This record gives sequence, C-alpha cells and structure tokens, in this order.
Amino acid sequence: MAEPAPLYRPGAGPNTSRLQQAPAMDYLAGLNPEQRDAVLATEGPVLVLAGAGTGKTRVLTTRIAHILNQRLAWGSQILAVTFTNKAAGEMKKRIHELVPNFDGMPWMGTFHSVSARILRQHAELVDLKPSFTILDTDDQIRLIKQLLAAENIDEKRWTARGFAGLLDTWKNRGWLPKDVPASESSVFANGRLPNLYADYQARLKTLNAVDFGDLLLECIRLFREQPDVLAEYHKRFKYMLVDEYQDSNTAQYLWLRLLAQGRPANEANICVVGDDDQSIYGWRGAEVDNILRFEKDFPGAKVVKLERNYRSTANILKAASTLIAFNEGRLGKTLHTDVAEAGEPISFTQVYDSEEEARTVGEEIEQFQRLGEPLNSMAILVRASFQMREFEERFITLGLNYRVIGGPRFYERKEIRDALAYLRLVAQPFDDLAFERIINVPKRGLGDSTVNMLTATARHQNVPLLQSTRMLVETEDLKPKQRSVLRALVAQFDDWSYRAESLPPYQLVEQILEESGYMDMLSADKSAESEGRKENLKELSRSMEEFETLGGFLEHISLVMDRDSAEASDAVTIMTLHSAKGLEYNTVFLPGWEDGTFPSQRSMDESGRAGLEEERRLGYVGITRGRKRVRISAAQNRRIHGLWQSAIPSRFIDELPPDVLDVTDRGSAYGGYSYGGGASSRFNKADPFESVYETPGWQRARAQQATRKGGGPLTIEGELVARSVDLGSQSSGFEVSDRVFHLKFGYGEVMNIEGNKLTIEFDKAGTKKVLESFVTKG
DNA sequence: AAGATACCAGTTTTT
DNA sequence: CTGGTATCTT
Repeated sequence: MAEPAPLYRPGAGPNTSRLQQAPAMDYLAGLNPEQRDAVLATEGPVLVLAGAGTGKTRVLTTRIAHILNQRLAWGSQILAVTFTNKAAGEMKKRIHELVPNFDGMPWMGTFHSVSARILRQHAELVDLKPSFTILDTDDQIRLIKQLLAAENIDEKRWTARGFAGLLDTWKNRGWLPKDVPASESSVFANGRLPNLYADYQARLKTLNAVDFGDLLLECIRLFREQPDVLAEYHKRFKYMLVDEYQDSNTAQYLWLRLLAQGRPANEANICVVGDDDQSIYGWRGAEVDNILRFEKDFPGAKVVKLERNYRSTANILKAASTLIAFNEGRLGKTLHTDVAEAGEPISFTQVYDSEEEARTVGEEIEQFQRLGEPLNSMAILVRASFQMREFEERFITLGLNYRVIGGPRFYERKEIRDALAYLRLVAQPFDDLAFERIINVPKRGLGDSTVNMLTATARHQNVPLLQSTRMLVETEDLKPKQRSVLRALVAQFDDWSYRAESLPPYQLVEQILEESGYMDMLSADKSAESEGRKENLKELSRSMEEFETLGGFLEHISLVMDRDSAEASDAVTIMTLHSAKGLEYNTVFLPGWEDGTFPSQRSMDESGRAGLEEERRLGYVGITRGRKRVRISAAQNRRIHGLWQSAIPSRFIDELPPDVLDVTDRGSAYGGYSYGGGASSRFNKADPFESVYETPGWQRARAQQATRKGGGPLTIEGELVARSVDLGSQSSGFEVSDRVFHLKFGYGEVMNIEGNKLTIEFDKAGTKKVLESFVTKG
C-alpha cells in the first residue's frame, strides 16, 4: 500500500506555503476553539471529554474528515469504532458530506463488526472456518440448555439464562475459560460444572460458531498468539478513534490496547471521545475506569474538554450540573451555555399515583401541542419499561399518537427469527441450531422422540442434523408418517438451496415461507398478533431487497440487530433513559422519580454506592435530553408486581438546585392524605450512601412554593415538616392494633411500626407496608 | 404430540 | 398483574 503524500503535518513546524497548498479546511468554520483543538490534534493520544450536547459527534466526524482531507492517511488506514451500528452509520453519512472524495473507506463500525471482519480473514488461526456463524442470545440460551440438560441440572434453580449472564460477564472481562477463577465459576450450580464454560466453547467450535463475546475474545486471542497478524494491523491503522469510550468494557479495552501497541504509548494516534458522566452501562460490564485512566495508559495525552452546550437552557444545565456534582470520582466538567436567558424552570410535580401521573403528562402534552409543539419534539423517559404501559394506555384513550422505542427488536421477533432460521439452514446446511428451531415449526407432527433420534444419529455419525435426517429417511428407523414428512422437508431444503443460487434473497424468503406452510400457520392462527406477524415478515422481505446474496444478508443481520426506525408520523416518544442517550427533545418528561424506582432499588442493593452514582448519571442523561423544558414527576403510590406500594420522591429531587425548580403538589387534590409522602424523604431512612442532609433542598423549594402561592397548603406544609422531623425521632402517631383507613386499600389494622412505616393488615387488600402519612385513624 | 393449566419470577440493553 | 415456562392432561 503506497503512502499518501502528506501535504500538511501539524507538529512538523509551521509551513505557511504548504499550508496554503493544502485543501481548504472549510469544515473547521463552525467549530468552537475546543472543538477545533480536538480536530486538529491528529498526532499522539487525545482524550476528548465531551459533555452532553457539546458536539461530540461533530468533532469525531470532522476529525476523520480532516485526516482524509489533509491526506494524512488513506481512508482504509483509519479505524473508527462505535458501540452501535446507528452511530457508525451516522458517522459514515456525515463524513461523506464533509469530504466528498477520498480514497478508501475507513474501517468504521462497532467493536463487534470490526472484530468479525478481522476474524473472517484469519479464522483458521483461531480454529474457525471463515464461514463461521454468529449466534445471538436466543441461540446461545438454547445451546446452554442442551448442555445443562445433558448434565441433569435442575433448570429451575440454575437457569440457562443465568449462566448466559455469567458467561457474558466473564467475556466482558476478557476471560477465557482458563482465566475464570474457581470462586467465580463455582457460583453456578454449586460448582458442579466447573468446565461448563469450556464445554460451551467446545460446542461452539464444533458448530463453527461464535457468540457476541467471542468476536472480541477470539480477536484478542488472535492478536496475542499471532504477532505477525497483529503487526499487520499495526501497520494498517495509522489513526484510531473511539466513540463513547466510557461505555467500553475490559475486553474492548484489551482489544484497543493491543491495536494501539504499534507505537509507543505516548505516540499512539488514538483519540477517544466520551463522557464519564454519561456512563450508564456499568451493569453490562462497561468500565468507567477505562476513560478515567486514559491519561495513565497513554502518557502525555492531550485532554480536551468540551463544555459549551448548544442544546439546553441555562436552567436545565444548572439542574443537570448540580445533580451530577454529587458524584465522586469524576473527571470534572461543567456544562455552560452562551445563551443569556435562563429559560423555563424545571418542574417537579408530585401526584397521587402512576395513573394520575400518566393523566397529567397526557394533559400537558396536549397543551403543548395546542401551543404548536409537534409531538415529535416531546419524549417521556422512564427508568424501567414497566412504567411505559400506563402512558400507552392513557394515550390510547386520549387518541394521542405515541411511539415506543425499545422492547423486542425487529430481528428478535419470533416470526423473524423463524424465517431467519430457514434462511440460515439454506445457506448453511450445518447450522444445527437453526435446524432445531424450525424442524417442527410449523407443526409437522414431529415430537421429542423423533427429534431425539435425529440428534442421536447426528452425534453418532458426527454429521450435522440436516445430514443425519437425510440419512435416516432412507432407513426403516423412523415411523412412516415422520419419515415421509422429513423426506419431503429435506427435498424442500435441497430445492431452496438450489434456488438460492439464482433467486434474489427477498424472493427466496417469500417462497420459503409460503412453501414451508409458515404463512398458512399464521393464517390459521386467529389471535390478534398473527396479522402483525405477517406484516413483519413482509417487512423482512422488503428489507432484503437491497441484498444480492443470501450470505451477505445473513452476515448483515447477525451484526446489525437494529430496530426498524419508521419515523413517519408525528408522535410522542416513550422510551427508557438508557435508550435516550444521544437524543434530544424540546420537552422531556421524567416520570417516576421515586426512591426505589429511580434510583432503582435493585441498582443500589446490588452495587451500593457505585450503583447509586450510575443512577445519578442516568438522571443527568435524562435531564440533559431536554432542550427547552424538563418536567419531572413522582407518584406517591405505584403498583409494582401487582401490589400497591407507597413511595417517596427520589433523593435526586433533593439534589436539584431549588432556585430552578418549580414544585407542584397534585397529591393535595385528594384531601391531604398524600401529604408527607415525600416530605420525610431525608429523615426516614438510614441511608448508606448519603450522609449530609442538613439542607433539604426539595422541601425548601416546596415551602417557597407554598409561600409564594400563599394558599392553604402552607399550614399543612408547616405541620408536615415538623411532623416528619418527629418521625425521624421515632415517635409515631399510631400504635399497634390501631384501626386505620387508607385511601386506596381501605380499612385495616396496624401490625407493626418501624419509624414512620406501618405494617398494616388490610381487611381486603392484604398485608402491606405503607408510610403512616397515607393513613388516618379509622 | 399438542393443548390446558399451574406456577414463578419480575431493571436498564447492545452486539 | 403480567408473561413465560413446566408440568399435566387428553
């Protein structure tokens, strides 16, 4: 590969005449000084700390454009890794806009897709064939199930899903079977299967398959064991860029470090972009530490902080910054804006229950809509998907257009996966997992016994299932009915394989679905979903139109599990905080800010202080999604797993600056019972993570609000504060065996008292724990 | 082999 | 309260 003639090298000394010859750098025009710094510092390690809404993607793409434009490298000598295909696609698009003509496409993609590309080229060196298949979670679980069944493990106690989770954790940490400490592996099945991981890997190898984690692990192994191969990539990649570095896990870190080792650490042309404050994937192995220690890994790294926010109002930025400042171990950035006007305050509304929350949000959305805001510019960001339902129901009754992001992705739907299994088996007759998936779908009258016979023969003869079936139908071993069914099926697959060579994939899939009886099966199914399933299958066929070969399509699909992004109509978006990262809306609703829901109890239980901090970062992400306004709410009562639980406002509310908060208490509409739900938030629990509570910000804000309005709530408010302090010092207005009344649960008897929490046996609703402020003496 | 009932667990999500 | 699986029944 010939070296492109460098026309301009920063650091090679100023050379005005050459500079002028260099291609124009129009793309620098709209950048602020920090952004420009980050773009121009092409040589040596660079850490770009990019706060929310500071133009991170722009820097990344402009930087690549700059390298191309200045001919510092061919496109193919640039490696840019992202976490999602969407981000990679976006980057490609923008680069083409910035630099219309350049030689060679940069390697842009996810860690996984780049790894797959590398592995296909060197498959033999890691005991794979270049045609290896990439298993998704579904296949993975089924494979583990088989292994567990073979070992007679109680599937109820030790689920395949559970082991898959462990595997994932281990692989994220970059552990091969030999690296897993005994203490870790013995967690599963009481240590009865110390080699399960190794067995699983062996099974993958016989299937010529890898799972997602392996894409990275095998790549790491390749780099470590084959220095020549690694050297080849060292030579190739002159510039490396990494997006969302705070989300990288240990395996990805090792992967990157190996690739960066072509040069001394202080000369590595690696640029990572990220925001430690937006690290929200710790639970799936992301190590914030990677970004925190970048400067140690790459000494002399240039650090550029992007703090100038172009998205949100000053009030929103202040709220977000104040909240995130409660976290420790940050690299420390503070967002600011050049816009003088503060904008609307952040609103915090307390409502009686989640139903009222949905109603309130619905009303506000309609109001904004009347004022001319498109629904597309509004979003509801929840902590957990179970919160979505209530909004959906409400919006359906209101006739409000909404769209839910998340949930089962397109390619994870059953019918799609079935169709893909057929296609996989056509393209790869040895794909046993695909075979098992569709052998009796649609129903062909083949039961366990028949399938067992096929599997046993396959094992015995050491051939794939389709082959063993082919052999068995020629014998007398099968019952006549099954034999003829299977013989016909094998013939069909031969036929489809033959057609696959000439027919475009999108037509092939239609014919397969028709001829296999899959469509008939759906037509016969009178349930509500079957029509939708047919639609999805049509959509699948449509999405295949751009692919010329079946193999090409399947490779694409195994790596790109992106959802369909039909964004035609005007609709409110409902999604989780996690999926909102990177997006922005004029109006953002943040419901469910109750302790236990957000921050999530489980996060705090499982990860303690670190968990709480990650929750806080989620809150930061949520608030910074808003351009013009952010509306937070908390319900005093919420139904979780079918039973009602009372809740107090999130501790994060107390961490927001009171002067940008506008507090409303809708709970008062219910006659005052609801008061106090939140007022005691900082007094009623021994909080293991936060100790300083001398200034209850939220209460102060509330008191201010009450004063400002000058209405009735003031007295209640005063009483309330006094009472909640009291509660903290143990004295309760109730006694065991008191008869009490609760607005939602009715009458009951006090069984136990802990501080201000009462255990009450309700006459009709059973035993529950509620805050005493929710009940009256009855 | 397929349908019906019982039982249990139950964040966040990408590849 | 949900959905998903496991077991039981025909």
